[in-house]
Amino acid sequence: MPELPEVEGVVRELAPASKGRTISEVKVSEVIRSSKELGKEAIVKGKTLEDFIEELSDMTIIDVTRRSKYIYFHLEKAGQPHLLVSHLGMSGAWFVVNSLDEVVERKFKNHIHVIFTMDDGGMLVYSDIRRFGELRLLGKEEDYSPLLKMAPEPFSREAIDHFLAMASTPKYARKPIKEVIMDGHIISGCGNIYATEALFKMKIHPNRTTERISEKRKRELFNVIVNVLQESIDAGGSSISDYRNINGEAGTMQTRLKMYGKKVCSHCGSSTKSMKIAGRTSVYCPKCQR
DNA sequence: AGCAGCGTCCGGCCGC
DNA sequence: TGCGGCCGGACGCTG
Repeated sequence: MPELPEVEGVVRELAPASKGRTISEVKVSEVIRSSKELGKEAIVKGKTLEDFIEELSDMTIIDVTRRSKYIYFHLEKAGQPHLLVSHLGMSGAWFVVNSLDEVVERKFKNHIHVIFTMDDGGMLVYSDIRRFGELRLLGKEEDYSPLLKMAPEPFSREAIDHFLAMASTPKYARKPIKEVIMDGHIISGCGNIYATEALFKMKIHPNRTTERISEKRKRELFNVIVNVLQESIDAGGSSISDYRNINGEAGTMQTRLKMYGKKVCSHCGSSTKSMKIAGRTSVYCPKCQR
C-alpha cells in the first residue's frame, strides 16, 4: 500500500534511471484494451488509448518528481511541455529493466499493464495487481483540477498552518481526527499506516473529534506525522502487501511500525481494537489512546 | 453552493 | 478445494 514515503522512494529511483531518455515505444496490456472497449477507465484515464500512445511516443523525460502520493513525469515533445501523472493506487509499481524477465515476482509480472521502451533500450514497466492506479497524461498540472486542491507538501513551511486552519473549519472540526489527517486536502500523503502510527505515538484515539484536541496537541500531532513520514522515507518505505521499489525490493519500515496491523499494544500489552472510521479499518489501543 | 453518500476502478486473501 | 465477501485511495456523480 504505497503512501508518501513509498512514492518518494520510487521517484528517487525512477528519476536517475529515466531522466534525459526518450520514449520510443508505448505498449498497453490486453486487459486495459478490453476494459477501455467496455467503456471503463482502468489505469489510463482521461484519454483514448490511441491518443495516449501516440502522444507519449517520442516524448523526452525531463524529470521525475513527487507531489503528495502522485508521481509527476515532466515530459517534452517538439518543444512543448507535458505532464504524465501516475498514482499507484493500492498495488501499482514501477520497474526499470532491460527485459521483462527482470520482473521476477509472479504477482507483479502477471499484471504488467504499461511498458515504455526508452531510446537506450531500457524499459519503464508499470504493474498494477488491482488496477486502482492511474496514468493521466496532461499538458500541465492546471489541466486536472484535483491536483490543485491537494494540501501543501507536509515538509513545506506552510503545511502546518494549512492543517490547523482546515482542522478548525466547521466541516472538519466535527469529524474524527483520523479522518481529517488522512484527507489529502488537509495533509498530503498521510494514509492509513502513518495516520495509525502517529495517533498511537500521540496517544490519541483515532475516533476523537478533531475539535476536542487542543491547538498545542494538534501542532504536536502534525509534527509527529511529519517525523513518521521522514522516518519511513529513510527506511525505504513500508512493504505492506504489494509495495516494492523499482528494483523489486522491499523497504524495512514495516518492522518499525508500532500499531498498524498489530494485535497487541507494543506499549502496554493490551489487545488492540479495530473500528471503521470513514470506511477504513483503524487499529488502536483502547488503554493507551484516548 | 457545498456536502454526504455512494459508485467506480479490481484481485488477493480470508473464512467457512 | 471452492467460493462468496471483504478490502481500499481518491475522484466523479447524484440528490
